Amino acid sequence: MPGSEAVQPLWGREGGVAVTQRRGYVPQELEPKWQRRWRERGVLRARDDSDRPKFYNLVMFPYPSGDLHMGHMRNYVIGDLYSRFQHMRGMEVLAPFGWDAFGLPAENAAIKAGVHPLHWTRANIARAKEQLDMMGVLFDWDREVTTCDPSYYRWTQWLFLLFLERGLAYRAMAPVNWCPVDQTVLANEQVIQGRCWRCGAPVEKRDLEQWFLRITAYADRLLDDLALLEHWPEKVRVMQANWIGRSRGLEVDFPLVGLDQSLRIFTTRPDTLYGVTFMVMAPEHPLVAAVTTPEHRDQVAAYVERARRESEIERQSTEREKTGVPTGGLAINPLNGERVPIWVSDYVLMGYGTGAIMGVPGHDERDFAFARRFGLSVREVIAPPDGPQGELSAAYTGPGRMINSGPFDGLEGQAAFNAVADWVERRGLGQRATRYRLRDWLISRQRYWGCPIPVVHCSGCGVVPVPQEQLPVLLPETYRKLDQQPDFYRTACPRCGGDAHRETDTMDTFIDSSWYFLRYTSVHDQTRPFDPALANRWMAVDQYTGGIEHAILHLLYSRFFMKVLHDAGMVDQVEPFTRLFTQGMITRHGTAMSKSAGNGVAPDDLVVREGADAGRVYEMFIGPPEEDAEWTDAAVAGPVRFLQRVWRLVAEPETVRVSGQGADPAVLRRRVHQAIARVTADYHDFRFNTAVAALMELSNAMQEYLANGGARGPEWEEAVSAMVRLLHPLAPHITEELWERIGGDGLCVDAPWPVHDPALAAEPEVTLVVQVAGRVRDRLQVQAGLNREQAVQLALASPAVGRALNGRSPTRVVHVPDKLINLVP
RNA sequence: GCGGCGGUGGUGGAACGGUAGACACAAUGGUCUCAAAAACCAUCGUCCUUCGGGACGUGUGGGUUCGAAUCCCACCCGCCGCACCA
Repeated sequence: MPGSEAVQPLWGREGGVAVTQRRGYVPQELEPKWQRRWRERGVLRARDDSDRPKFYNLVMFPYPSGDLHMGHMRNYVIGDLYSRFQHMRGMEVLAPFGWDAFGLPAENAAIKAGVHPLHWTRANIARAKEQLDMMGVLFDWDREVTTCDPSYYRWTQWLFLLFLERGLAYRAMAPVNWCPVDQTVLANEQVIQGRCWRCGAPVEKRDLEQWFLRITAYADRLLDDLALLEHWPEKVRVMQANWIGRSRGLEVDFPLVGLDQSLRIFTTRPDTLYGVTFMVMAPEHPLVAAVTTPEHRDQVAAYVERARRESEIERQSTEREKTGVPTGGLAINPLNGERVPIWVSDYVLMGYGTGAIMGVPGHDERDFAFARRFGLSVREVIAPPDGPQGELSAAYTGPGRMINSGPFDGLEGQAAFNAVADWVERRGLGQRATRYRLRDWLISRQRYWGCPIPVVHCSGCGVVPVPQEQLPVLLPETYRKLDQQPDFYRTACPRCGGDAHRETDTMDTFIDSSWYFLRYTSVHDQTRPFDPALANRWMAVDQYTGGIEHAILHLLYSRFFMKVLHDAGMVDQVEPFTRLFTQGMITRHGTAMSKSAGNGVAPDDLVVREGADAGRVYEMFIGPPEEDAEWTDAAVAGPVRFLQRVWRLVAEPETVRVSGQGADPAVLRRRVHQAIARVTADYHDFRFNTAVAALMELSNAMQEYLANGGARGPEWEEAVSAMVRLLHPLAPHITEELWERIGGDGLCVDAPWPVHDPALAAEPEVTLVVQVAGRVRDRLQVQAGLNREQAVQLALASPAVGRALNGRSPTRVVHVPDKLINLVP
């Protein structure tokens, strides 16, 4: 980024922003200067051997997709602000950065523009770094991580082998999600409403042999440990809990009439077992053909075939009417011996439970709809609190007492569940079971630009892991699908030495990002993924900041990895991120800033026009950081004026025209200490918008002080010093320059954080609000600390109160000391 | 459908159950200037006013309270997540 030569004097209005000649404060000149100094002095390079308490401040690393805009920048400005704040507060801050550099956009760009994914990625990284620099965002670049670099993905492969060794990685044939546009399979988490999360194409089902990670083995811990994450947004915890979707229930075998087999079902409502009037199997259920009687064979075969062909979107729609066909087969309810018909319907999913259900139309909405559609009978077996309804016009799914249930009549709730479950278990008809919505993580990707899965297929030895000393399995330089590159896949079996075939799938890129925060702690270690001692020194991440879009995917996978690595003895902690903050999107003209929408604000333009500091302050002032916010070009003027004013107050106080009198140094001092308290608390709690407001108020108070003839004595010096340091995390460049000019020690970023004195911040006088019957009638300036009687006396003396009381006397008095007095007649 | 979050001036937004609209943007008037910009000062929810002030006002309707933007109930609207998971 060029310095002053890029700056044209801008006059009048440009893009709706008032840009004017600049006198003393020329951000375009001083910003590059301080960026250089920070770099030279190694500011915010984390020391492993520091005595200061550690603070691991992490922002989610990005996919390097091209130019950054101010929407992306919000995340990095928040991160940088927090790093500087914690550093000034005396913490040893670890603030690393890197690039989630494998992935499909690089390949798409390669196809479209004919550039190799690696070159495209490298160019984007260089560009993004430049943009981060120009915004004054500091990271510990000595610890930079790039996931497509062999020095990184070597350890991704190593970790895959660890999972394999621990029985947590396996290969299986399964109906998987296939995206026809991206030409690859997808994990469950990457299918949003039946469509590919990346390109939006409807996902198809295919039977393929693929690699999975056994995340379901950790389902209970991933769910239960959410309770440890008290500093995570409730919303994210709820989303994860729902995603894991633990259900405790009962499996029951229903013997099949005429066959020597049973149909196993899973239910969370054993107390409704007497209400079963039919059974339903998923079309893919292996026993469908066996239960189907000859006269139903054609109809069932046709239905199964049609279900196979339908897309996930069609099948999963709740809107459409239920479909299904009878099989002619019968099952026996083991509780009451009744014979019930077996149907096939696609509302039952093969992938959940046992792929078959018992139909209880009286107490399940879906079963009710199905029964209505096909004229199946409905039976009431759960009575609501106010008694049985007799005829059910809808499924009753609420709590209640068992009825029409033989020996179980009268039981309810957990007792009913247990009685039926015990009965079933004692007779060997089934057992209690826990089921999850969460599925194992499908990680194979049929793409070039990813981390190769380090295994070899040998006709004699089967699947053989690549020995650790042969890692990394390097991605070939030629950009072409790996299964079309014989030089890559032809290899020798590491075990028997015979001809073998390398795995040609690459890993889901979410694997790369599931452990990068550990690599940062010892990025130069050539012997292992990370040094356990250093990981234990820095982990867990104290503050993690990023977008809500990762509420499930990245944050769930990372938690899973952390637990596996903990079990492997590589790290002490069980959760990676202590405190999570999810920032909102920046919109402009009503939609998210993006390249495709063409509404992004480039940091480059902002830096040239207003300076990085004004852009940072505006972006923090725009609204609460956790909420979406609309970028208004004209509104940047506020922060621009604010910084100009701070400059003038600190560097050119003599230019402030005196137009009044009566400046009180004690009042100034009070404002300063109030500001220190507010800004410190606001930064700490991520209330950056009100922190900016508090600093603006302080600048207004300082302006007023000088305009009223205030002396530039010790109180003024204190105000200036506090202002500069409090403002530093928001506007680092201008404050470094001002810090130097006022003769501050060293760099401003290294200066100690100001401490407020509550005694000095206390107001000696307060406004006492006087109400009559809850309505404000007067406001009195009174000395602080008045007692109830004094307050009543003063209130009664007010003429406005006299009018409002109109001769009546108060029967009740509410007194909030130093705030309010309410007289109720 | 279920779950979560939100609805405050022309705009972005403040407000431990206690002065609604902090702080800004925009707008209007003024000081300065040959003029303009910048800077600074003032006004800035709606209606009424004898200019003292008064009434109304935080999506809608109720309720709790001396007092509600804030707590409770019902509803409307918007956004996000899940979506036949038995």
